[in-house]
Amino acid sequence: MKIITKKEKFFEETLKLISERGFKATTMRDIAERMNFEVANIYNYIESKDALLENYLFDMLIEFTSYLDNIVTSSYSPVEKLKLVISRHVQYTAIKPYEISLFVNEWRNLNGPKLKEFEEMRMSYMQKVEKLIMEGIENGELRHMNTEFTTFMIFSSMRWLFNMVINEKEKINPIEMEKQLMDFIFKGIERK
Amino acid sequence: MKIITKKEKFFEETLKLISERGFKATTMRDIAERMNFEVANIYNYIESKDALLENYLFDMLIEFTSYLDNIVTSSYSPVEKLKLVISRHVQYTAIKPYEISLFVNEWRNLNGPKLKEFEEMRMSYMQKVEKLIMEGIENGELRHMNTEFTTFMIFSSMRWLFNMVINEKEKINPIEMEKQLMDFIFKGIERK
DNA sequence: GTCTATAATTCGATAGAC
DNA sequence: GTCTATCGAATTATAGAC
Repeated sequence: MKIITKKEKFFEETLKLISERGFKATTMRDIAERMNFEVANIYNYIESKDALLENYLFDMLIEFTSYLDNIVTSSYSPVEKLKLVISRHVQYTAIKPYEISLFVNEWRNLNGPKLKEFEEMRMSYMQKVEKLIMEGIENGELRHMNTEFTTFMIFSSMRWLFNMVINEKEKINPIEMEKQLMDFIFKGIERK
Repeated sequence: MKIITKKEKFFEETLKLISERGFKATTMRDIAERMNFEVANIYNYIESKDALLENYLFDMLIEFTSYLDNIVTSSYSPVEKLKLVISRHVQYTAIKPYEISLFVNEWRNLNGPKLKEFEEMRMSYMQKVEKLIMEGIENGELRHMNTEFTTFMIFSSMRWLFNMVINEKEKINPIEMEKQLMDFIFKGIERK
């Protein structure tokens, strides 16, 4: 059995609350109530509500970017690389759905320069994936298509997976979820 | 040139503001400032902030449900029906991206019973589409697959389109957007 | 329809004692 | 680390005059 510190519990419960209600709709009083202590105690763990969101989002963005760069600079083929990226997203979603929920829904609540920085990093991430798709088309692994649109569609397909993970009563099998998603993206739904 | 009343302008600008910043993050002061009048004037057009959101979301949900029911009870084949549903979503998104943005991102801000009602209607909508996919598999138009997952994926693919419409500088061609989406969903990205 | 003024509440955050 | 107490700002909404 895993020992969990009060600090870990704080971040876990806060993440769930924000994921369920939204960042703006989650008040410090909500968090304190969930933790069974007073509002002032929250500031033992974080410096501000905004800083909490920033830390979550940029930690994830940096982690994902780092992982993608390792894939890109490897010697796999373009489509193999693309599948590794998708696999990473699915497996991460299966393990940390609330983090993904935050990432998908709450980045808009970043302030000024941080918002801009976030959007630029995310854009850069997507462009790297689009490049993989372009290369896949060039070497004949993928069919001809609008790469910007397709990149957009692949991210759209992955983006909402966290909802399924959070909502499904019976535990989802991440391996099967990945297989279904790969088939959907690469083969489509039409019968050959 | 279209004549636009102040009331129409109010709903248009308010929709854009909420879409950009989020429902909770958009204050009555923001709206009044955009409209170049005082906060009190807002209540000439709506009875409350919550009612504004409710009206938008349920109007759309009812409209979509009604349209889907007409498709379902028609004599088209399951896959033809499915394509009509997808087409409807794409074309609606092309014309009213801010409405879709609201629909996708802000339903969580509904209160108590309204939230439950919304979720049930949306669930019912998705189940009707899943039934089309099941029938498509049965009659051999679609390959065998997990229908719940696939339904989820199709909606995920469509859900984020509004972002492309809003962000793209050069006007998007809705017909081409629909073609790319249909190819993505039905054929996948792999080269045959 | 538009304004001024303000009510009533809720918000994030801090001071300071224990 | 936890509490009480509270601040100052922001929020939705209303009253009532013009």
